[in-house]
Amino acid sequence: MRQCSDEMEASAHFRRYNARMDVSHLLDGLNADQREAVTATDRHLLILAGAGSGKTRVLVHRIAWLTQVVGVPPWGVLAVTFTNKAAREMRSRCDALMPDGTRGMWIGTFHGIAHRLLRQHWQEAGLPESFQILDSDDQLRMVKRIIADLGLDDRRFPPRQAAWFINAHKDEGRRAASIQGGNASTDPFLEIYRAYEAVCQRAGLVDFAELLLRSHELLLREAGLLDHYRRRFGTILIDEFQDTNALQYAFVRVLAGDTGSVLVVGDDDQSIYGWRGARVENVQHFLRDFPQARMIRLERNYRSSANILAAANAVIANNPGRLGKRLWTEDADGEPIDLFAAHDENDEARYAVARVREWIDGGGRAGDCAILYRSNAQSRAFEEALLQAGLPYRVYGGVRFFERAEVKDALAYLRLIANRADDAALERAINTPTRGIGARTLEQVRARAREEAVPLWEAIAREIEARTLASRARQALSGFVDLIERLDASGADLELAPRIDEMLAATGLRAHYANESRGMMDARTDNLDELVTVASRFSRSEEDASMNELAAFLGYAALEAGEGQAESWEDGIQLMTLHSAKGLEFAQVFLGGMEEGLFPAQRSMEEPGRLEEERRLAYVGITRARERLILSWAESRRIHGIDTLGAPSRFLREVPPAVLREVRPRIHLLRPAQVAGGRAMGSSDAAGGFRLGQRVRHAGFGEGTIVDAEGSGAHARVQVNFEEAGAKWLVLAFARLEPMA
DNA sequence: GACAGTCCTGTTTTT
DNA sequence: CAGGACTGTC
Repeated sequence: MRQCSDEMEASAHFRRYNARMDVSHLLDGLNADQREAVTATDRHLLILAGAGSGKTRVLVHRIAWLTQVVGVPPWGVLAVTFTNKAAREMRSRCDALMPDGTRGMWIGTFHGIAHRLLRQHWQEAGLPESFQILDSDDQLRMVKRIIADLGLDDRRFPPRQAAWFINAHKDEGRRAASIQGGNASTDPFLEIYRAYEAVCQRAGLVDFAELLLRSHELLLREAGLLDHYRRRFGTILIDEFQDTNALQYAFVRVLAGDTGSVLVVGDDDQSIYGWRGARVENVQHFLRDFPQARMIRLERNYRSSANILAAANAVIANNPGRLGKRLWTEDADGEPIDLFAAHDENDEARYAVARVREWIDGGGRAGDCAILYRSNAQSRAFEEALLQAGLPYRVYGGVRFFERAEVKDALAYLRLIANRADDAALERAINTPTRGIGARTLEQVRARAREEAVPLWEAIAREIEARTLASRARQALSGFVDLIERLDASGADLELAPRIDEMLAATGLRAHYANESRGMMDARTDNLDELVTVASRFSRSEEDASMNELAAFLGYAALEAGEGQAESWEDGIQLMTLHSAKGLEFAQVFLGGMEEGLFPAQRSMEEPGRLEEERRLAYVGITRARERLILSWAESRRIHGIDTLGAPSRFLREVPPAVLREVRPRIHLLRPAQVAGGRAMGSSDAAGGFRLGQRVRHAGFGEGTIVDAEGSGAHARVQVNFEEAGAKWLVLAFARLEPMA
């Protein structure tokens, strides 16, 4: 790296020369705005890229332009994405476009890059060389353990909330020590945070947020390192910038310093991760914090029909404080957007299936159809209907490969082999399969670990030494210790795959799961076998070559939860949540469950700012569709086992009637736009004490449920769906409605 | 220590 | 409804 600058200069000359001959292909097929973004000479750029506007294309071409024309060396480029999938795609598209390839370029997720920094500078970062990554599941167990150890009531201080507290603070860059105490309701959480930090440090464990927090601190603390990386990464590019949290933003600012050049690509209208710490404001702050940053809008959409874009534009226009952007296309209007009012979720699912059928009968591919929903629980009705219809489908989301219990059990042994201090792994492995080490024995070990502030592994050794335990327990513990030591020694010369294979046999894990399934074909033993296969295919990327193979594999398993494995999909209808649909597109999109309380979600209506995020989610959903979009809501739906009446989502009313076709109208959904003044009431801001979904009694019409509302004050009206009399609009001031329990 | 039965509580997800 | 946590029995 010492000769960096010489090489830089030489390659710059070479490339400039080269550029004159052959750069035209870098701009081929780009529109004026895209070209502008690719070739801009401004130091900092904010590309406001609407859905379907070709942002990845711009990003990749920009990288190629910089390296091939401007003369930026590949190793001077740092490109950051949010998901592994996006990182892979970016790398492969860069490789395809650039003859010299991407050697030396860092392309990865924030977490992947932070991980790499920490592996390379573990000493300066204050970590053991063998530090391991704690996934959210491990983290939760750990927090649970700590709450118990601290003697706190886990009903008053739920582990999930504690974990959330810790992560939220880390995402904002705050350590337990830097948080102001003195608040009776949060002090216990602070105490948990503090204890958690101590335990993690002792065990050499780093959670996801910690990867970033520590790398950030590392750069701030080690001036030499920071200087080195600033010199190296003169060009930083960040995708999905609207999803960055405070810490990630700080990280970028530090790394860029006063000399780096930063390009961010994002869409404030597609920010849907505020609930986990993402800050849309970063987009605005970027313009403020990076001097003379220039904003370029990509508004031309290459994906959807004009009608679909009209719907998307109209819905998102209801959000205040946007940077502003209006998608347009030269394509035809296309079909109208269909709106279906279902009786219940099964009716909705049957209709979705009918539309998929129709698509396939018309010569379309099942894989071009997606069914999207707000929450995972909604997938069931669709799955049942698809199953019944005999149509192939695939559900995204759910437990991924490296998160499966049996796989995590196996990984726990590997982690322990790599790092004896890994308490989280030890807790998991020690009695799976059961080997006579029960709760009492374990509690004693934990107590010693706590008192003497040592990892559990060390506490076990001392406990055996002290001879305070029953001999049976002592024997069991020694057996476990020997097992791990033996595996470590015997595996040292083995390749990764046979090593794991041996471990599965020696620990009894494979037998345990095989036995459990009683000879029946079992996915769990298959997964254990699959783990061996994955390991045999695993090869360290060139940057990780210096790393211990086992450590590299464990890092891979923690950061890459394993969606990549299951990519062996046939042609099938794609079922997924709106969140996981971001970044994808489909010819036909069915968006179900558009009811108040479900979408927008109940809890989102109670917190300020969240409703806007739900609307962005609707925007994301709508803009996934290329040709055909079907929206639907159900009058009644089983939620948590009970039938619940629903009202059509407010987002449906925001779609311009001109592009909408009601394929099965129910009660007046579409009303003239003059409702503008009268907001539909949320659940909390009840007009006159009435809420959507509430049961009421009317002297003349009998009993019913409030399904809609508009206006306020003396003009407030509600729509009630009466059992006998059907749907009626009533003016609250006159109707004398009686609320029911 | 293992298992069966009961209670309880429910967004969204990547790393 | 359904998965997880918890309790009680062998």
